[in-house]
Amino acid sequence: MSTVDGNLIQELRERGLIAQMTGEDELEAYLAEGPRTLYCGFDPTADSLHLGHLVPLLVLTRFQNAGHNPIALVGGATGLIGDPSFKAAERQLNTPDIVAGWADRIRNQVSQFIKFEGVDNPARVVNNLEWAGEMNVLDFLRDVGKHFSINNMINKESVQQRLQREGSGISFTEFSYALLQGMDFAELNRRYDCTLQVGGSDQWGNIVGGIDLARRQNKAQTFGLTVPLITKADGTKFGKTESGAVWLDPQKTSPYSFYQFWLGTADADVYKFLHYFTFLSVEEIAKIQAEDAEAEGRPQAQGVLAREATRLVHGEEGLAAAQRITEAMFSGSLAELGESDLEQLAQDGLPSSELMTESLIDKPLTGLLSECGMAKASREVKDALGRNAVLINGDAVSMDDNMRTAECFAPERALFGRFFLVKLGKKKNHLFELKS
RNA sequence: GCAGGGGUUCCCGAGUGGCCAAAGGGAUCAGACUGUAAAUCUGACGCGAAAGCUUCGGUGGUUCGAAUCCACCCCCCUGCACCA
Repeated sequence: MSTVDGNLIQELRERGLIAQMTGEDELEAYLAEGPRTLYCGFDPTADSLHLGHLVPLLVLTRFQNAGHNPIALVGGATGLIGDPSFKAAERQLNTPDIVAGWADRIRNQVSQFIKFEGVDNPARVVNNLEWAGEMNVLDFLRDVGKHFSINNMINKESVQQRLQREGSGISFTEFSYALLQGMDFAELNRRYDCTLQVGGSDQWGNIVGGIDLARRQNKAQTFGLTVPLITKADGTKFGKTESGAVWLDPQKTSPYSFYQFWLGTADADVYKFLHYFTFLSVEEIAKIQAEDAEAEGRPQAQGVLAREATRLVHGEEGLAAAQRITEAMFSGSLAELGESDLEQLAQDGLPSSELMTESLIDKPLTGLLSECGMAKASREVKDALGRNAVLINGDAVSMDDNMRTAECFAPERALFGRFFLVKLGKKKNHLFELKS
């Protein structure tokens, strides 16, 4: 079967998902003709992908849904080198075994978002170490290097700040990154007739390099498309929380935190993000926006976004867990939580820790609560205590209780004899379980 | 190498002998108001429950007393030179 959705590019445009593309109309017509093969690369620079990777990843999914064949490339080779694009300083190299370990995990993550069977246009995952790892230097210099012009590379905006900046510079290693990525495209073009590369807008230079190489080596015409860098209306960096990046790995960012992250989206950004991070149609999103504009008070958009995005990344179960905790923490009363509910909360991703009864003696609350990660410094706990902003099982404690930790966490005051739910401020919750 | 400028608490940035744990702004956290929003206002913001303790590139020194003065060292920036 070879039917494709000819409106794909038009839809991506409407969603604001296209930053740049080669041959505008030409590419659109080319994609409308039939199934094409495209790829997007993900370098293993950490043991998990984060929110910034999600947009291009979902674009891959969108292409597959429209009938095309996506390839997710894991950069086992490029990850060993480090992409200098728009980076201020040279990066620290990671050891080959670390990168290989990360590459495995990223391969798994990426695989969640594309379908490998049960469809006419199955996806593929490849690792560029397969071909780059075997290449020898002389072949590289003769077959690849010869096609790249130093003059052009130096003029690229993506490396300019590194070249101009005094005291930073760029090593030959990172400078060569673009050639490796170019090789990937040319190789995938030969192997799988891959003719389109998508990526973040910072990848434009590298993508164009690949297009050139594919033309010179394979006499093939290929295309490139980039998605915009995600920005927030207030100018702060997207995808960060107090505790750092929002990861896709549930071990690193729990579905609950993930869900909460989206719930906190600013009104000014939420409709844009619905276009980027969900598969709701443009019309559905417009309808939500219209309803929100109509209604007084709290918009529904954040809730929809949180629900859709969490389901995409963590599945129905992850979403259910996140909602369970949210419900318990922000609307339900503690009395409604059963013993098994409390047990479940920790498993569902609510931050939790164990308490040793003996260790509470002479331990100030400030110390305990900052050590368990509820606050960055005990100073913050102190401030909260002074404002009745710390609740233990629903009861406020104050600075006077600071040195009475053992009493506050006495077994007879625990829920079901062992649980304490501590709330600090409006948003931070932590579950303690007594162990003796 | 020479000359000049500089390194202050998360960031920017004041501070040139005591009144300095160090102005101001940003970021962050909490409170009020709210929609678990934004804006605004309030408070906190080196560590510590407190007593108190530890900071101003490093090491020594002068002094009753140093972020502030002196010596040496390290690093960054800007010119010039050297090397091409």
